[in-house]
Amino acid sequence: MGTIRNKRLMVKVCELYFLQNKSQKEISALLGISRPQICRIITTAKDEGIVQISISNPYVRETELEHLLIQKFGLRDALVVDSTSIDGESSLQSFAKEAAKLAGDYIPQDSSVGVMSGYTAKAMIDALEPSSKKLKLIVPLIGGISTTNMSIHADTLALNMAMLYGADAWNLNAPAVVSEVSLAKSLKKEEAIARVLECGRKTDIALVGIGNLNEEATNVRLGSLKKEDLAQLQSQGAVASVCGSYFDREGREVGGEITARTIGLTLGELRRSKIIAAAIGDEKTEAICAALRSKKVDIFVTDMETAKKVVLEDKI
Amino acid sequence: MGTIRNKRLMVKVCELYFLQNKSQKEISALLGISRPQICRIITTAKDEGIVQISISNPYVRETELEHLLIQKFGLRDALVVDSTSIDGESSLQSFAKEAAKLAGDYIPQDSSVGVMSGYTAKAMIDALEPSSKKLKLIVPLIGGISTTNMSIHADTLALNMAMLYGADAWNLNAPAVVSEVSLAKSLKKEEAIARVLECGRKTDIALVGIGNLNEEATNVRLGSLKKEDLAQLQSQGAVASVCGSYFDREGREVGGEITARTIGLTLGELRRSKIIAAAIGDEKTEAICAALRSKKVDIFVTDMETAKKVVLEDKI
DNA sequence: TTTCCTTTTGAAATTAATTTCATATTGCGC
DNA sequence: GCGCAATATGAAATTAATTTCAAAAGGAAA
Repeated sequence: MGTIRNKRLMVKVCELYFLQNKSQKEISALLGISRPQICRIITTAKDEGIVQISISNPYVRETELEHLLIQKFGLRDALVVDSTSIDGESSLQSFAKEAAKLAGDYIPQDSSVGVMSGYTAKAMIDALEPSSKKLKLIVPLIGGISTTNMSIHADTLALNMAMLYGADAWNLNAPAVVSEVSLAKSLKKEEAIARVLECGRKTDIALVGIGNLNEEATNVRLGSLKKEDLAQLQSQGAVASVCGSYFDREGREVGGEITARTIGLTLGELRRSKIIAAAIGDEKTEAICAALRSKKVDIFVTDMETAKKVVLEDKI
Repeated sequence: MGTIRNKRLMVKVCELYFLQNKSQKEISALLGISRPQICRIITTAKDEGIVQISISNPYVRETELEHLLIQKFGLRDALVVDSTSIDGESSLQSFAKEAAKLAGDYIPQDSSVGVMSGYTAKAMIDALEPSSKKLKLIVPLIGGISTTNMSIHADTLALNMAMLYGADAWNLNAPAVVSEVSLAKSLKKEEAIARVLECGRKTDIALVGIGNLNEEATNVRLGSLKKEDLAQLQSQGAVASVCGSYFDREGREVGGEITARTIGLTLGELRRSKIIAAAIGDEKTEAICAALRSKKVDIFVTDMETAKKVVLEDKI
């Protein structure tokens, strides 16, 4: 590496390349050194730290937590929002506002989106900015979780989101969980329901929340999951619910019989979609870890507080 | 520029690109943004100063002077050497040592090189490191400037250099300046001389010094330029001699009759070659400026002291 | 609204950068 | 010196980045 060992030359090449924005070809012609050699000089200079690239990042703290989350769970990406600046809004709303802004960039033009029910999903969808982007179709990923509280139903969220983006919305006319496996089977075979589920499987993006599995959980409180169901899930170690999937602390999918009684899609069935999961709150730390350990979430969206808790959480 | 205006996204893209060395394609796939858009985001981030590239340059002072020289004279490149560290050697030797090291990189493998006579050229050639590089042919660019002091003759320098690089050396068997134009013409038609001159015109690199034009000038002291010649040149405003060319303060070529009596090549005749000119010394400032203003020098090699003087020199 | 002008966009074309690979070279042991 | 392994090199192939361009979309004025 005769030529490359000359530091003075490395500096000169790098100045021409990085500071004066000359192409490697130009530099090659100027100095009479072959193009590959210029390339190697630049690579060496980078390796040796002669070239320093820094990015002025006002979001270092968020970014750092994102890196940690990505590393810990092998995520495709993470979005951590600074929701400390709460101005009169609830923390969920202020989180959703920021989160929606960021997550919005991850939903490409003309894509189809599947949505889950829940307060987190609702907050984010409400906070989505009515951008110029057009989407194709918004599909609910799970049936109705109650006969009341329509505003957080997947159907409703799909409709709301569709209106924002000039998209069509489909409707899953079924309860989330029924009492018999056989009934669930029959329902899923119904043309109107099968079509929506099939379409859900094919969405480009799935927007979901991560839920706890305890008495306070929304689907328990609203009666979608009965006490016995909850007990059954808990006996299997389930601590998190995401869409139609339940996960134990290790991130293993559990709850076979209940899943079979669910009219909706599991994360496994959504493997063709980019799954964006959002959740915040100290009480959700365990559920979040469980869900992320399943490796089925592509992008996780949260706030700094929750991110810190999740990053520090041990497996057992 | 919807996507591009999002600073958070810009930061994320730049981190992936510059710090994690992911390709734009990968980032595009990861974030679901088109490749050209990623490219634009990076460009914008650079423009807005979000990405900062700095080069740790131990030679800042030299580099800065090089930039000034390049800008002032429109040079292709400049090499400024820090020759303050003189350890027993003459300043010319210590300059030549460093200068040779740098200039060596500008002489590509297998090229042919033309050399001028003079102390500066000699010092540099003596200081050239016997590298692994092979050169084709070394050619003197001008005839003998005296019957003594052979060691600084172009012929000798060509021979010395040829030995260093395993190249052939040619010999220009003629005096530098003769007393009659007709004689010069006849000589230049001689097969043995014409061939060498023709070959000089075709060299890839020309290594030359920049000389003063006064009583102290080497070619005057050694008698190659007679007192009358010097007077004639000075009456034309000539202040610099480079190879067979003479320049006035404005960088205009002068000395037609004397040039016609010279057996050697002018810088104009060397326009196919990359001309590397070296010179140091306070007393040469004026000559250097004149030579560089001619726009015929591609690369100028000097030391920091001289560079400072030259940079500050006004035209009149 | 409708029109026109400006801006934005991604596909494709172009250009640039990097890697591969066969060749050449050096330094080292014999 | 001679051969061998390790390294270095540039031409060509590959891959990556950027620009061009035509189409689409937004926004301002009528």
